[in-house]
Amino acid sequence: MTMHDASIISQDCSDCPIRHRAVCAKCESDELTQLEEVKYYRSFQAGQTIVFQGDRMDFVASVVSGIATLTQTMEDGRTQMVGLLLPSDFVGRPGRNEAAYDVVATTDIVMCCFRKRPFEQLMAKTPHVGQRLLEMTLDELDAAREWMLLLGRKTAREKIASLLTIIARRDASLNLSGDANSLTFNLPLTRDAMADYLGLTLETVSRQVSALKKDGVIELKDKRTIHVPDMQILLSEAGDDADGGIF
Amino acid sequence: MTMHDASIISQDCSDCPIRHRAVCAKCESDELTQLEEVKYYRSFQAGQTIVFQGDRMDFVASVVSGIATLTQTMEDGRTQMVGLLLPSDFVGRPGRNEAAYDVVATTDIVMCCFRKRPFEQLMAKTPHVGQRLLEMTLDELDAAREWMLLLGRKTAREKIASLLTIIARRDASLNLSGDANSLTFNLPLTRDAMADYLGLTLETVSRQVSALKKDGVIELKDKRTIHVPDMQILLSEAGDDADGGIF
DNA sequence: CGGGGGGTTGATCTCCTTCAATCAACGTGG
DNA sequence: CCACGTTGATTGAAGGAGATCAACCCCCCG
Repeated sequence: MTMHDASIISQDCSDCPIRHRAVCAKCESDELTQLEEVKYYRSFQAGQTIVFQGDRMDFVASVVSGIATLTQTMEDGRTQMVGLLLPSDFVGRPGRNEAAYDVVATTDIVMCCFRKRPFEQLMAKTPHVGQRLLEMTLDELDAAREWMLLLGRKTAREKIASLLTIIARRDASLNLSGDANSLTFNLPLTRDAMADYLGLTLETVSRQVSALKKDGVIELKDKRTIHVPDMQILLSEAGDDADGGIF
Repeated sequence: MTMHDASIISQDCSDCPIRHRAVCAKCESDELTQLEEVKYYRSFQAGQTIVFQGDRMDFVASVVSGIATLTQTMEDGRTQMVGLLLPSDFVGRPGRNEAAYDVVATTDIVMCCFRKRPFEQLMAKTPHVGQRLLEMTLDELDAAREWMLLLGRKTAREKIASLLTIIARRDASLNLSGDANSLTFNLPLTRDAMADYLGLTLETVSRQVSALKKDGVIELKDKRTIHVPDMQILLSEAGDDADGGIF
């Protein structure tokens, strides 16, 4: 795998932007010290494949900044995105040597990598890494199951609305904009990547985005910047308006 | 929730059929003793709903025998099965109070339940339950992601073939029949449940099963007993013929 | 005998895919 | 600076896979 010169950033864990959310979130200072000894940073450019399905993996990693995707591919070329990796998300599986999915950088990305053997040994000896990883994995399992409902039962329009909801919700939880019911956010995916995620073709994605625009559910500043005038309407379009609190 | 008289079976963990695969698999004797103190058995009949989405859950559990399903429902009634629970599989999430999915018994089923609070405390104090649960959750996450590929990208025929492959594979790993390439197994799901799992309608399921039969890929002894003359053919119909060893 | 659950099959419809043309934005080299 | 290719996106027309609506079968059980 060629990698366009991974810039090696030296950084102290205590300054790390994902310190409180990543796999190391529950670590105490001695555990953190041990992690620090086996960690190194790698950077990738947007579009680069970080890991190929079937590759040998000698590390696990956390996303520090940027976005990546997990994708599965069939022999005839059909692909399905099975995960979206945001900052603090974890890549790789302790106890496994081969990558199960393609990992592709959607934006420029920085990863905090840990050599696999020492990481596994740390997990066996001290509890907090494993505990945190269990929490994160359970969350991912919930997300995967929600996505199964989307893939199996939702219409194209509902799929688009659901995806926008998820991105919007994540964005809102960071930016905490004053206006609770309308918001604007950046869509970090191409039409093709959206199709890959939603189990659709890119043409259908384009059509449904246009339809939502025509119906006033969303507005497009440019093709990647989306304004939602009324979040409740988008939520009801998504089909799953559990509507519990903050969206 | 009414429960048709859960027969209370008293059983020693050392005799348990799932002792080596369930969440307790890695426990040492002292941990097992603690688990044994907070465990109790419950039985359910085929068709019974064990837990309703949104219900308060004061226990977690392992499936001892029988089969159950995890199902998500949209307000308008559309449903999607998001998990199949087989013996040794785990139900519930430590740290969560509300059930995220409907849990429905497909066959008569026996569950080994643990009161949630003590179970969580045991997880916090000793490592082996958490470690095993992490392994199992990672496996489930992989399965969920494989299912996302199926739901998003496979044709109806491939979906059916994939489901049969999974059931057949599981059956073969238990029964270890002599003939490596042909086998017969019982299909524990109704057409409706299959549709629910595969993101199809029951009519489409029925048609595709008939088509596979007409094409000689499978034979039906009765409507729930399936004979596969050549497993390789079924695998290629499923689309994902990684074909690594034992199917 | 009636009735209901599970299953199959047929006819029709429709939503999404497929194939294709077009466009805008952007960079690159002549 | 313009011609050209590329990449991402939109839109149209046609076709098809699966959904929907409906009839009917089989078998068990009360």
